[in-house]
Amino acid sequence: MPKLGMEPIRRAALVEAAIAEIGAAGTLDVTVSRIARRAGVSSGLAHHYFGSKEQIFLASMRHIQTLFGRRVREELRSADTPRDRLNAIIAASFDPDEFAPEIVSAWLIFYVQAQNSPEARRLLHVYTTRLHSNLVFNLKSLTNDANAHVIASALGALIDGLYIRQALGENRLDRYQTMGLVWDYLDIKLSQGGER
Amino acid sequence: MPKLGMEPIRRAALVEAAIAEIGAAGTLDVTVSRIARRAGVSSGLAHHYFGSKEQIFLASMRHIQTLFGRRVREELRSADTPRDRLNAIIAASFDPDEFAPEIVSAWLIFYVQAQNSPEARRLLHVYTTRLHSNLVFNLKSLTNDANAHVIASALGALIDGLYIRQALGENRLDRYQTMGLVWDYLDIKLSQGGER
DNA sequence: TTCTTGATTGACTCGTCAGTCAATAACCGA
DNA sequence: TCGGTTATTGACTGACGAGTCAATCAAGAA
Repeated sequence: MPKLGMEPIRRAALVEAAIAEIGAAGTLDVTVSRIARRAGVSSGLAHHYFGSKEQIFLASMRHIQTLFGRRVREELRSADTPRDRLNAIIAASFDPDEFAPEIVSAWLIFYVQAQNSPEARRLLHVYTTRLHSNLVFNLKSLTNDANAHVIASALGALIDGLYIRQALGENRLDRYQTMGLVWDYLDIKLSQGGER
Repeated sequence: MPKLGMEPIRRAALVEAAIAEIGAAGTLDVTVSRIARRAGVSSGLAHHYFGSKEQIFLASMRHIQTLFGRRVREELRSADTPRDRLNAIIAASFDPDEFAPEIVSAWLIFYVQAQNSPEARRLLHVYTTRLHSNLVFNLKSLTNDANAHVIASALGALIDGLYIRQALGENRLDRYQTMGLVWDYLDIKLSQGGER
């Protein structure tokens, strides 16, 4: 067991454990001790590396968003046309893995935190902005700029709304119908003038 | 000061106070004592009437949804055609009052609770179902039944998604552009065949 | 008047937990 | 080998808060 360079290993383990515990609780009502125990370390060490519970949660959220970004890039790799790329972004958002209970919990809690925690808000802003420019970039080769921004805003909101409903079991549609609904919206808006 | 029939008065005051405290905290990390103090009673009384903090929160959420239902019915009163009624429902969802910080906090926390609290989930289900049938009912006179359900699902998700973004300051559009976006979607889908 | 019942209080109990700290161990470079 | 640094523990503190409870008060009923 190496005695040096443990920090990244422990941080990663603690983040994993935090996500799991948050998922199990469905809430931020999770003790640092439990997270630490699950990660196989003492509570003291968790504080040593992260300083506070909030930092552990923020690191967890950063991790989840990194994973999501990775997934988007992966889907994007097999997409050639702008339209394919738009579909890929949408597909990434509705990937079954994104609906794992612990991911859902983290996102919902994250929205709550974003109201008051500046860092959570910043993270949320990064997420929405990235999604938006990703969409706009590809939309711009299919319609005019103003249109691209409006469509991207609508898509972002539609994706988030459908995600939450799906996650909470309030969506009457299955995964494919749900994605179809978004694609359909895109089809319409793109076939509707505003040509490049 | 009447000594009898205080219960409804105190319950209402406690619910009001709870909503205010939740808004101030942005979280469920609110003590029963603080709620009680704001309502002008002792913490004991709050427990006497509600039994637990969770019950206070659920009552608060019920209250917020009642207010929302009221608002919808109000908007509906001045709407004559099915299409006007659809617009009215949308307008109610984006009424500035619905974006008061304490209402936003309550909704976001509510989503978190809906994961695990059966009663919260039930309430959420009532909300989405009511919205859905409200939309479907009016859509059915403008398009066929299957279409009505799909459009209503999309509208519900779109409204929720736009609401959350707006509430968290992540919406690039203002209130009118936001509602316009929803109306535009409706226009398109209704002008798109699937006639009654 | 006396009894019953609803209203109300706030002190108290019993947990819980975030964050601190002092101590120990293990490695590394000089 | 020694001093510095990193890793690690878990006991401890200080605070806080949900829910309980016994007691008081007031009003209407009998």
